[in-house]
Amino acid sequence: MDARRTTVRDMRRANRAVLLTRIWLDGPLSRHELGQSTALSLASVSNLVGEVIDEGLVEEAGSVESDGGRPRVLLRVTPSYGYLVGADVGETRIQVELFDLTMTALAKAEYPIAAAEPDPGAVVAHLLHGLTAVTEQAGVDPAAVLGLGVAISGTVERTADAVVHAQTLGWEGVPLGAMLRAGTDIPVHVDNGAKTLGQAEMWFGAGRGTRHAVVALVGSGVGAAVITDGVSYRGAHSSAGEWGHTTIAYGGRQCRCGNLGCLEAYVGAEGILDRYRQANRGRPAAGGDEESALGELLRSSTKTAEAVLDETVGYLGAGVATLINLFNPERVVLGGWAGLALGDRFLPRIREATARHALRQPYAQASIELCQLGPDAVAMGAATLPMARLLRDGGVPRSAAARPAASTRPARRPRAR
Amino acid sequence: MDARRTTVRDMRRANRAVLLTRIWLDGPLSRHELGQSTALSLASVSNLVGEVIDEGLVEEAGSVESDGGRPRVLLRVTPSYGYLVGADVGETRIQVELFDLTMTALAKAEYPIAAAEPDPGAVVAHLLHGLTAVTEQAGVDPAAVLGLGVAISGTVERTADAVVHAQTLGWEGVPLGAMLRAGTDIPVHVDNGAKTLGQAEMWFGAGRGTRHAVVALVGSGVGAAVITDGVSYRGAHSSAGEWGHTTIAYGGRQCRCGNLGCLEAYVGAEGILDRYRQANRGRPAAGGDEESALGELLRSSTKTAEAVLDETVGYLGAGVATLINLFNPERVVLGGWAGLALGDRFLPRIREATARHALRQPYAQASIELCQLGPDAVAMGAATLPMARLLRDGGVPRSAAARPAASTRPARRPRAR
DNA sequence: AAACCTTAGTTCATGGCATTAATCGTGCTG
DNA sequence: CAGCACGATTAATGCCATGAACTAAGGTTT
Repeated sequence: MDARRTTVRDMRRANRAVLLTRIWLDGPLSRHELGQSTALSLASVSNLVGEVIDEGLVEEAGSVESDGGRPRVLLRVTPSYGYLVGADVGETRIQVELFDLTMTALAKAEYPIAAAEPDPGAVVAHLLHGLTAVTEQAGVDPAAVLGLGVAISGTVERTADAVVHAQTLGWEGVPLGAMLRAGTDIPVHVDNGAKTLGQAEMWFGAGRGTRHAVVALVGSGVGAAVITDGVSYRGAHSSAGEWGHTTIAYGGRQCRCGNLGCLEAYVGAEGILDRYRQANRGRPAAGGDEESALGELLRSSTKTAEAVLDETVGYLGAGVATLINLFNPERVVLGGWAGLALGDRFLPRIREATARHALRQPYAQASIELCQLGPDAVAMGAATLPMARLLRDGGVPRSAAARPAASTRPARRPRAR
Repeated sequence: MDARRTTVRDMRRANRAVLLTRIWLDGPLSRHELGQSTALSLASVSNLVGEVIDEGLVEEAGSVESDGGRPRVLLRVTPSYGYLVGADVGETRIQVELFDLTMTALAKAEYPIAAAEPDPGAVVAHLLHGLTAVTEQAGVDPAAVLGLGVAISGTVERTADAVVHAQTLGWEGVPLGAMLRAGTDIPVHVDNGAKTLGQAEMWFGAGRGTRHAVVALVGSGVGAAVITDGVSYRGAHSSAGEWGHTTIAYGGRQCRCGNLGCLEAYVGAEGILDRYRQANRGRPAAGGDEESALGELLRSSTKTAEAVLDETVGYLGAGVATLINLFNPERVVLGGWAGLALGDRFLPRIREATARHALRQPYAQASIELCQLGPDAVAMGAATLPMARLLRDGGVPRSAAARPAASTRPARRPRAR
């Protein structure tokens, strides 16, 4: 029930978007197949495809024989039409990567973060530096970069300024988008890291082929990215999906958020290790950082360890069941470093625990899988932000389209042979 | 990222839908105001409005002076253009109501249900009987009924057959939509009762003016209707929003669904009374049905009652916090007969309990209110289903539009004076 | 009361769009 | 080499929203 008018231009943009999205997501396709799957007439497909080919956004990529007729010409998005930069602002380091339009990584830069609560200005400086660094490294014209996507933990307001609230970084209302835009002309997109990782899994990972999924991320923190009908569910102010602090055990363990009985206090890495420590009468788990400590715990086969892990699986199942009951997804994708570690060993038991806690029907409609991309995909997920924008707009960055259209129309492209 | 083409006709339909929705929801409006709020050109507004006036769907309704110029003519949806029938299939009775397009109830029929697990055929017979009964009662031509909406507890597949799975009725895969269509030519819509009630609250009740809300319903059962960006959130198979069986107290009380620690086992009417019974050493709460027993409990001021109710408020707050964390709504609307009873007395304390369990930021972005329409609004909610359809299609039931367009175009309507 | 101003709403010419039908292109088969 | 089958393009058509010009309806000024 959108209160937005539709004009004749929206129509063309929408159809270009549909075609581009199909071509990009489902690999090389012929005009015929495009017509079939989008219900557009062949004439329109030809017309629209001709346009995007003229613009250089799409190119012909060989042909495939058709039973005794003219062979079909396959189309694909030109990988070098433009480039995407994705950045992951983590708690310990900033990672910046450059991709071509096939999402192949071409260059990478990394900056450690020293302070526990880094200065926003310093982060912005790193990001801008990384932006020029990766373009130089890959030998790419900065003007060919279609956009910079930045993923960050915490919530990001969907406004032009992209105001960030990130407890873990100690940021409260940092207009990261505005700050970046002051330093570069490249279009900037900022979003929550879990959401971008979720988007990456949907397009290239365990979520492929589904339109309704929940990507459940378990690490030190616990969060979820909800995808509905192919797009990220955001809620009123983009903070939807805060799964870690739902109450799973009323009056239970203290969580670092100050509340009692949060899911995170039971299945977050810290929560697991802490419970093990208690069960083990104060003796700590093997030293090192959280990640290796959890790995150690998963490898040990003492009764205590078994009991703690068993309990963890139960809580995790209950948490996943909550997601299934409330969101009714086709698929739950379990990820995050702790989630993957648990899932590698216990996935069948996690499924059982979920079955015990979820309603029968929604459970039967959902499959539970593990993430396929690994935690480094956050930067790639960030790069999907400008890509999503490109696809949604049908490939025409408004301003850029206004100029060339005013000049004389280029002659029809020479036929590829 | 919809994979659907757009044609020139979709454009007009979409714009008609936008205009109709505005006119219907926001009362009498002038063409000028319509143009402003929809961004359509005045020419198009005039054109489209002229069309719907010719069809009789919209009518002029007086005029209002404008500072020293030609007065504005107000437009409204013609209340008698068509009629809507809404039916509520409850556990103890079937209620059928007829409304005009202003949602004014004109007639009503009710049928008690004797069996605990009523026969689908009998329910269908009652519904069809009710359909003719209310039209006769109101003296309305059955052909003027735009649609029949049926609300039922349980999940309803969004297929043409509208297959219903309702545990409480003992129905497993009943194609209610198909069965009804076999008995009437009127378009039939079937949906879950909580979702229709939620829609009613969004349009006419406590949800007015918001686009993201969760309607939390607490009665014997516990459920929720999630509204995102103005439309009901359904998930992959329309069973999203099963709030009652999320785990709130891991390993806690046995729920009737067989699981342990469900929210419903604590804040559902039965759960509350049962906990009181246990706290009160086996002495039952005041007799009568659940509803009066709960009323009695709410009025009593014993220490035991206070303790149980206090606990209930805590659990309810945790449950609402889960909704706020996961869906990030602008508003949570608390309803259902038990929810209203609790809310009437404890709303401030429910808010506090929610604040304790939710994340600070999402909590601050959400207001918590009580339902305004009462439980009888389920039938009206059901009637919103055909209305929503009418608005979404811009008022043209496809088939009906095909014929008249083929005949000669009617002359321009005489100008109203 | 006549001329003029202001605001609301309508008509008309225009350009953009997808569609259908016809046409052209390309390779295979008899 | 003619005919066929399938892919892709072009041409003609009808629908659509838009801006500009115009009409309608009331008040205000002289």
